[in-house]
Amino acid sequence: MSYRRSPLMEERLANNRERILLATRKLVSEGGFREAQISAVATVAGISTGMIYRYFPSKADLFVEVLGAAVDQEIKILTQAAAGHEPAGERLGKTVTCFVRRALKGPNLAYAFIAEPVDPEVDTARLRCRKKFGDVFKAILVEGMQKGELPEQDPDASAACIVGAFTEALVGPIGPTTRNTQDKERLVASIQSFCIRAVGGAP
Amino acid sequence: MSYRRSPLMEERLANNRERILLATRKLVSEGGFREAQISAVATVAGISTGMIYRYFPSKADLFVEVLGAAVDQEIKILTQAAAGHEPAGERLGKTVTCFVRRALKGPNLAYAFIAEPVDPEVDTARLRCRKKFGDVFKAILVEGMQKGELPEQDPDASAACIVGAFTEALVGPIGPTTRNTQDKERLVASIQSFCIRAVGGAP
Amino acid sequence: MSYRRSPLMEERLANNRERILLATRKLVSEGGFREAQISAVATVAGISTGMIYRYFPSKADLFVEVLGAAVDQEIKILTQAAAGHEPAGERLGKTVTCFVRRALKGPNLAYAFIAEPVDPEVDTARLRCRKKFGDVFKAILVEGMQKGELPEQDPDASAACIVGAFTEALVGPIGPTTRNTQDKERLVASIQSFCIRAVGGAP
Amino acid sequence: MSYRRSPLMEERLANNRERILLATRKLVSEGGFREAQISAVATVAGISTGMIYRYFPSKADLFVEVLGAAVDQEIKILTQAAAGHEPAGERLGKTVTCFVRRALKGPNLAYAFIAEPVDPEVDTARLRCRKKFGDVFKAILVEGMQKGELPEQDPDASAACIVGAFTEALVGPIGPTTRNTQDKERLVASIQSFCIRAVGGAP
DNA sequence: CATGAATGAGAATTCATTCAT
DNA sequence: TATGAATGAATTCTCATTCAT
Repeated sequence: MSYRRSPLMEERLANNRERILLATRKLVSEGGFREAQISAVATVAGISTGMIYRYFPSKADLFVEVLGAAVDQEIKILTQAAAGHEPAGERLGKTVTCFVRRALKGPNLAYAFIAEPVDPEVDTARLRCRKKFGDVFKAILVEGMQKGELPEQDPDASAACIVGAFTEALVGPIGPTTRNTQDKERLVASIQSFCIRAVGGAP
Repeated sequence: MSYRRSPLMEERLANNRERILLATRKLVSEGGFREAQISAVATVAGISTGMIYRYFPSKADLFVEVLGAAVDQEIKILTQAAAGHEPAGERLGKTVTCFVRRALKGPNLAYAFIAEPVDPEVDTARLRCRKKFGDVFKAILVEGMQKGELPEQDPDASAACIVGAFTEALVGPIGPTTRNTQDKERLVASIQSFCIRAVGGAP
Repeated sequence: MSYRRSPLMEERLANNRERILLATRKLVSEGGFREAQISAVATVAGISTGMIYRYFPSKADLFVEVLGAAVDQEIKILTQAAAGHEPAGERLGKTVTCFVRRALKGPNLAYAFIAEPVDPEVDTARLRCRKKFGDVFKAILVEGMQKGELPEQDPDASAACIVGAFTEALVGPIGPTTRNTQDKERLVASIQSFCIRAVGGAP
Repeated sequence: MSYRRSPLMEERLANNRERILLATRKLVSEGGFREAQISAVATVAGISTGMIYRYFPSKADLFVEVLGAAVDQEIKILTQAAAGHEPAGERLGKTVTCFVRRALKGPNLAYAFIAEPVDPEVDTARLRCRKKFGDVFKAILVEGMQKGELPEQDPDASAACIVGAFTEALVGPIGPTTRNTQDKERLVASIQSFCIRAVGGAP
């Protein structure tokens, strides 16, 4: 029994970590953080509960990481959507649409990540994530103002408002629990228009 | 021949319900619904846990009432703010400002009421509350569209977006935990502008 | 304020006691001892909970008395039914039938009194009551044996068996939850025949 | 590579369920279902309360299983006792005697299983159990009637009466709390005779 | 005397975390 | 190293009984 980790073990380790994260993500997207108990995560990941504590000091830490990873991926996609040389309004529209369409495919995950609290520690992380989302929009706004494409406005406030607007439209009372494809597209369009007008980016 | 209730008892009685509601409100505003366990509420209210069940059949019912009472009061004020014969954009601005200013005074309560879910039963109530808020704005939008003051748009979606926008701006990452008065007023103005532009109500 | 009880007060007192017993009986017959909480009894009796403790030192004592009173009344009726100069077998049949028919009219009361336990103290009383029922039958058996109408047998055991037999037939799995009049009469007849044969009282 | 369960763990595991059942059985037989609170069961079983919920979803389920297991075992033995080619009356006598003798060894358990209800769910199970007992006797009766050994009678009613008869004789007021061996045998004989006569199975 | 508000000791159940194997 | 059985603190809710008014 060697004390050096073999490459195989390394892989197993990385594997495990990944499996835990994946399992958590799956459970959260299906039933919110509430349903992602440690034992459930362990079962889905195909490992033991004790194992989870080898990779994450606590449930909160696990949640924070799952949240962060999911959001980082989303941010990456959003940032790509936000890139381009179109006028700021147009880019904003594209970016919002991108986010909303993605969220409509896995509403519960978006919900849990955006709206569902768990414990204070995770909550703090959630705020950071929302900030990150906002920053994507803030960047568009700042550039748009510089180029004179958008009227003067507080980019932080506007960015937050944008995030809030589509979040609410997604997880709020008019949310898409029972919407068909056509309705969904109409909702996407409505949110997009709202946001473009909101920042003064309409033609 | 039944002994009459002493005035003291009467007061105590009315007091109790009020005290329970107040205690819950206090705890929720400080730490969210999470911190408002029955025993904590009892302690803060200065009564026993059993007493709470004399007034509320379950914790969920208590929460729903606290939520509902706070929201109804808010809705009332908002509705008044929304009244008037100014153009729709202006009325919308007034209403948003009204809500935001009030929320900035007790941000955590707003947070819990607007953003924090607890259990399914309370969650349902929360959704209803958000819908109520939205309806205040929807009414303005519908009238504005009829009068030709606002461009065509889905009033449900726009209303939800408005609620989401200022909610996020209030309880989100740019939220007002440590803002001074000046900053607050600037935030209010930014949110207001955002919302007015968003519905096409800018001059 | 006089310290002598006025006749009126005496009556009120007796009244109260009666009302408490009646209320308890009503509640027990509707939902078993489980549903007869002190506060429910107080409500039905139209008095306060504290009042109940003026008449009964504890809930158990109240239950014991209710049980005893109901059973005594039943015993009285049974004893009358058992009287007469017919052969023992016939008298036994009459008595059993009498009890069963009465029980079929208010099955829950009989059930609660016969089968439902509450706490040890009440349980003891219940045993005493069953003994009383048994004694009615025992008397018939003893006389029947003396007259040579019935074969020799242990009258205590037979009496207990009789009580058990019809009790089970009443509250057991073939019990009368949803029986119509015809079925009920057939059940009555079956139980009667069983008991008469059991003691050797058949012609 | 998962660590194999040590034989010790295996044993402990199997042990646990058994220990819980045993502890419950013990407590029930000593003080009825009332005394078998989860914490008491845990203490007697030498485990924690949480552990119980690893094996049984709820207290009611635990009770139902304890009840069912005990009854199934009893039924098995009774069914064997009921087998044979003797006349129905004789077989009935054997069966009754078998049950009664066994019950006399652990009277309180029989009491709890047969007479004591707890909550609706368990009660339902108890009724089913009594029905099962009855069915053993019903089978004898039906066969006896077919062969002309027994007079016509409602086999359901008679079976219920038989169960009730010996139950009462066992757990009722003449019950065997303080009987010596000789008395017990006399009781057994009395019950047997009663039942045989009751169904018309006497020679 | 009469009230019924108030108490608070329990009872069932859940689940993050630990640790013997 | 990996397991998952085991723990037990925490939480909600109930109801007999008391006692200030």
